[in-house]
Order: sequence, then C-alpha cells, then structure tokens
Amino acid sequence: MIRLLIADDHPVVRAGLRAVLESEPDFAIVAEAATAERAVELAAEPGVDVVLMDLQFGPGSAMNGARATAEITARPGAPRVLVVTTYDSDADTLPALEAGATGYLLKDAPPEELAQAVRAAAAGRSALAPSVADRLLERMRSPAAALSARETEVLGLVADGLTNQRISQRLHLSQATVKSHLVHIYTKLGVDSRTAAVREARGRGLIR
Amino acid sequence: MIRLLIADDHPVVRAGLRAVLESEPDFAIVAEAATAERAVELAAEPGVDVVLMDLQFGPGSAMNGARATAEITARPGAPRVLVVTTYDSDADTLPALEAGATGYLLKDAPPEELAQAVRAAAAGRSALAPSVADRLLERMRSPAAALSARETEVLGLVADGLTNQRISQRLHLSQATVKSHLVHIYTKLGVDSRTAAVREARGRGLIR
DNA sequence: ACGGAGTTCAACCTTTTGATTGATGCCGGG
DNA sequence: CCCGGCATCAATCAAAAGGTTGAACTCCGT
Repeated sequence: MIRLLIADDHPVVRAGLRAVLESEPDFAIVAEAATAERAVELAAEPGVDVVLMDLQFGPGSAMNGARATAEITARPGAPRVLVVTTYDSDADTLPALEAGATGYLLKDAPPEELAQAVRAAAAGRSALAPSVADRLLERMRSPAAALSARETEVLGLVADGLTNQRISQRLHLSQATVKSHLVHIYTKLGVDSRTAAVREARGRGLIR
Repeated sequence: MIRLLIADDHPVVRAGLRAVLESEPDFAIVAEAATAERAVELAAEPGVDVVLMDLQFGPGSAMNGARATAEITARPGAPRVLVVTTYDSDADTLPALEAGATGYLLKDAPPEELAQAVRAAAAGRSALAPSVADRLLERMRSPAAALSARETEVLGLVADGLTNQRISQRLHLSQATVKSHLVHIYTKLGVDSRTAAVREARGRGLIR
C-alpha cells in the first residue's frame, strides 16, 4: 500500500487527484495540504510514502512548491516528492529537480500515467513526463541554450520593461556592459531585439 | 435536478469537478467532453442544463472555449454555459462573456462557490467570480484602460518581438501609423517603451 | 600554467524607436 | 449636423538600442 500526500492549492485539483488515484487498489490518500507550509508539516510525520506536490501555490503564498520540495527532501527518511504541475517550463522544472524531486508530471497526463509515476516514485525510481525528459536530453546535447546567471538577471529586467540605462543603474554597471550581455543573449537565443529575446526566453521557460 | 456537462481537456480537472459537484444532491453529471468540438456536439443534445466550459483546450486544439461557447449559445434552447478557468485575464473574460457565457469562475474557488454558481446559472442568473466582477466594474468607471482593436493587434505583434517595420509590413501599414498606434498605447498604459507596454498589458490581461 | 568562459568596460557607428506636430477621412452618438 | 475617437499617414528630431571591435580581469578546470 502506497500512502500519498496531496499538496495543491486548488480544491478541484485535489479532489481530482484523489478521485483518480483512489481508484487504484494499492494507493491510499492519507492527507491533503492546501499550502506549501502545511505540506512540509504533514510530510514530516511518518506514514507518507509519496508527496504529490504542486509548484504554484497562488500569489498570496510565501513558499512555493520548489522550496517546499527542498525542505521535505532535506530530512532523513523523507518521502519521495513527485511534482505535478499544470504547465511545464525550464524555469520551473530545473529548480524542482535540483530541489530533490523524484519525478515531474503534467496535470494533463492520463490517469494511468499518473498511477505508474506514483509507483515508480514509491520504488525510488524517477518518473519524468515525456516532454520534460525530452527537454532534459535536448539540454544535454545543446548547451547553447543556457544563459549565465548574470545574463538571466539582465534579461529579467529587460522583461520588466527597463531601458539599458535603468538596468545599468540598477545593477551598478555601465551601459556598455549591459549591451554586451544583451549581445550574448541575442546570439544564444538566436534573436536580434530585446522584445524578441523576452519572447524567446519566455517560450523556453528561461524567465517567468 | 440540474444536469451538467463538464468540458475540460485535463482528466484530473474533470474528475475533480465531478467529485466536487456529484456530492451535491441536486446535481447530475450527464456527460464529459475532453475537446471543445465534442463539447459543442454534446451540448446540442437535449438533457443538459448547464455546461462547465474550460477556455484553454491545449495547444493541439483548433477550437477554444470561447468559440465553443459562442456556438453553443447561438442555438435556440441552448443550455447555460459557465466558464470555469484557471487564471483570469481580461483577454479571456471579455470574449467569453461576449460569446454568451452566463458566468465566469476560477478553478481555485471553494466548492460551495462552484455549486452556488451552477445553481445560479441553471436559474438563468449570471454568476461571476468576485475578482472578475470587480474588474468589470472597474472597467466601467475608468474607460481609459481599454485599447482599441487595432491597438491591441499592434501590441500583440510587439509582444512577439517584431520591429515597427515588420509590423507595418504584416498589417499593410506605414511605419508612421504603427508609431502612432504605439504612442496612443503608451499614453493609455502610462508607459514609455515597447517592452514596458508589453509588461503592463500582460499584467492587466490585455494580451496573453 | 594555460585556455576558455564569464564579467566588466570603451569607442564608434548604424538602425530603431520615441516625441512632436500636423493632417486627412470615417463613423457613431448627442 | 457637428464633435470626438479611431485609423491612417508625413516629416523631423533626439534618444535609445543594436553591432562591431578590442581589451582587461577573475575563476575554473585540465
């Protein structure tokens, strides 16, 4: 019997996961959490094998699913954490996996796939949605798609609508440096303007 | 007895709505649809009082929820359509309401609120989520926040990273006209650059 | 220790964008 | 019927952004 904790802020999604997974004879939902903080609390108690963790917990929440995942998996004897989220983007998946998630699934997956992923997680095997696995492999092959931390920071401010001058002031740089970063960003993303760079980075999930 | 049709591409969400609403004694879920096309078909048959309609049907779908809503409500004796979506934005809500939706709800609403909205819709009364209703009233008070159709079109291409020249070619305009539209957009949104305009419009839900 | 990548900056030039002013025609409400 | 908003375009100027070249520094791994 695999004991499950469902962590999601949407009541409808919690009910849906419960309904889908309760029909499996070897699953038992032992707890539900509507906030990330509550999920961390409940995961600390014994009697939980797998945590189904959402990443987005509404704008009013201080802790997100990735943080909660890190806190849960940091403890000895912790349950496995399976991230189940709506939309996939690199900006979400990589932090979640680095935080110690055993798997990553999309909510639009068919019920059988969910159940199989839970069993894999309970057995300690990793379970990744096909689209996520594809992009991880793609990432391995072409390292060109990765922006440096500084470049991501600059691009984030560009996405907020700041001019190069404002960005240079905000980061205590010269405009020349900001331009230099942008040129590198453009070549890496294969675009030639700031708005196109923002769009491309959004599409690839490099920024949110 | 209120007979319901659930239209959503996510199996988990369908199961969740079913679980939440089936517990109400006066509700009966008579059908489910995983695509917008199927929802239109099923809504045409008699025996459906209220359609719970999602707006996003995945990238592989030709018809979205707003189109489906329009087709359903266009027929005589059509059931009421209640839009139930994940995130709310003006770019989604207004087309949906214009298409004839009786109400607009968010999936993170508590179950009782969902049930009450369904009863309101069945009785012909409109049911709007508080945040949606707030913004509709806000819209009435300050008409400054509304972009014209052409302006929205231009801004959409700006958000796609196109230059003014490319936009003018795409829309068969002169660059002067594109600039003119942008100036109007900037004043309406209170910004002074294209990237800031895109960000602001995204935040207000004027574009997706 | 060497090379590569990242970060920082400079100078110069071209293109794009934004700001301003002004003009025309269309359409719908008071 | 006239006014205002919308859409269209022109011309001009200043500012911002983009492209190029070159260079110095740090850090990291081989």
